[in-house]
Parts: sequence; C-alpha cells; structure tokens
Amino acid sequence: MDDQTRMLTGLTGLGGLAQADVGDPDSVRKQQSLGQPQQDIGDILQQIMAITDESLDEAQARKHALNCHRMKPALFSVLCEIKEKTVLSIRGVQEEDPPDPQIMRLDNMLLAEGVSGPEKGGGSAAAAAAAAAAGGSPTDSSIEHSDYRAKLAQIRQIYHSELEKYEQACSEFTNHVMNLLREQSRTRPISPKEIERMVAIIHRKFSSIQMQLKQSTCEAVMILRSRFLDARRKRRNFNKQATEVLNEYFYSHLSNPYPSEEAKEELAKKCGITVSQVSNWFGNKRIRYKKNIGKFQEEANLYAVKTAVDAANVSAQAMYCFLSIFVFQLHPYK
DNA sequence: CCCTATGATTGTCC
DNA sequence: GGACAATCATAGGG
Repeated sequence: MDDQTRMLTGLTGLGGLAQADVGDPDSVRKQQSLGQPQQDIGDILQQIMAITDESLDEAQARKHALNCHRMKPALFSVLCEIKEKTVLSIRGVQEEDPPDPQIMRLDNMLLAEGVSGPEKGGGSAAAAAAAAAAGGSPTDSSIEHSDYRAKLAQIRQIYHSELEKYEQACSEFTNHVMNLLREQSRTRPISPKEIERMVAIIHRKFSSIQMQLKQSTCEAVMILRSRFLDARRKRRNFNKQATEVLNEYFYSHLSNPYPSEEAKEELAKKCGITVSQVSNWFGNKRIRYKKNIGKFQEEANLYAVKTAVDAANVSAQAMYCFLSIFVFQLHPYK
C-alpha cells in the first residue's frame, strides 16, 4: 500500500467515526473528554482496519459524513502538515531531471534526417545528401531518390500522427488525473505541489513512450537509408586492367601481400579506384586466397609466369649486355 | 534462374 | 586503426 492509499484509507476510516458522531452529538463530548483517549484511539484504529472490507457505497457515505464533520478542517490541516513533513521532504528534492542524452541523440538524428524538422527542406535535403553519399549520378539515382523521399515522407507522417496521438493521450490523462486529485483533495491531504509532481510523473511516463516512438522511427530511417545507400547495392566490378594490376602486385608480393600506404596510393592511381577500395581488395584477396589456395593456384601460376617473363625480359637485356661485353673482352675488335 | 565471383560492410581482435 | 572473418548484395556466366 503506498502512502497516498494509506492516507485515504485512514481518512475514510475517520469518516466512519465522523458519521457515527454526527448521529450522536453526545459522542463528541464523550470523545473530547479526557477520560477515554485510549478507548477512542482504539475505536479509530478498529475502523481504519475495517474500512477495507467495506463496499464503495459505504465508503462514499463515510466520506460524505467526514466532509460534514466540524473537526474535519482541523484534522485535514494536521494531516497535510504531517504529510508535508514526511513524504514530500523525502521525495520532493531529487526532481528536476536533466535532459536525457539518449532522447537528445534521437531528436538530433530525427532532425538531421528531416523527420522531425520543418516539412519541406529537411526531407529533400536528406534525400539529396543520400544521393550524394551514394555517389550515383543525378540521373540514374533520381528514381531511387524520389522513392527514398516518398518512403521517408511516409515514415515522417506516421511519426507525426503517432506523436500527436501520444500528446493528446498524455494531456487527456493529465487532465483526468488532475481533476481526480483536485476532487479528492477535498477529502485527502493533497497539496497543489503534490498534484504538480503527479503531473510531472505522468509526463515522464509518457515521454518514455515517446522515446520508444523516436527509437523505432530512427530504426526505420536507418533501415531505409541502408536500403538505398548501401554501396553493396551499387557494386560494379573493377575493370580488367585494374584487376590485373592488383593481382600482379598481390602475386609478386605473395610472401607479404600488405602494400604500404604509398603502394596503395600508387595502385589506386593506376587502377582508377580509391585507396580504400585497394584496401578492400587486398583484404578480400588475402582472406580468400588463404581460405582456398588450391583454387587460386592457376591464377598464381599465371601471374608468376607473367612476372617471370617480365623479369626475364629485363634480365635478358642485362644478359645480352653482359654477354656483349664478355664477348667483346674475349674477342676485342672482332 | 541458379551458382559462383566479387566489392563492400560489419563486428571483433590485437 | 588496421587486419581479419563473416556476411551481404549484386554482377555475371552457364
């Protein structure tokens, strides 16, 4: 049982006492006489304990009786005071929550993606950014571009309608609770401060729901982005010459196929691809070669022969030169 | 249409 | 931050 419920139960219990008192003016005098305070407290406790067994109607009647009781205002203020001292002082301090970093991240992302921002600029800007990031030419991406925009708009629309629903539900619920508390504050010791805090609690609850909405919207946008922007979807094989250059390097450095940063740049330039593409290529090549050396044997031989021939060409020239000199030395002036 | 090749991404490890 | 391993998604050949 929480504090408030306990307080309510206690008061309705007193209401029961009050009802009995109203019916019998003598009992007030009896109660006020110093002779039987123990007895009275016993009665009150008895009734408090009994209240949970009563029906709603009975409780209502007791509440009404309490409201009419002449001691009620005094009792009420005492209860308020006690409550203020205990409950509020314990819990009333650690409020004022700072802005949640998680929700701020989500907000920023939704804004950046054009979901939560102003209607027009955001979405198309994001789509344009998307197209640019994808590296596609404006013409060939225009179909996907508009598709992307349409899907984003759909997400946006769902997001806003859900948000509106949540906000409406939140304010409806808040109003309902506030009215209820105001109504009850006529019988229970509820201060305005407490109502305020209850509203804050409700808002926190609803904002956690809102966060879930934001979270799932972000996920949807990420999925959409990945569907449209994932470079794997736009993969093109490198041209033959580029593959040749890369393979030549790979097989001629088979004992240590790790090109330096400079070598990568050189290869990238030769092949007309980016350095990271070179890195990807070597990463893929190394792992795939290692996994199945047999499969690559033929290719390896091919490039080995190729480089051998190249080397031979060079050495043949050298050899010819050397031999010429040698022969010249053997047979000068011949 | 299925299967393999291949470029890119993601997550993990050092 | 790079290497690696697993995986994705498409290209391309039969």
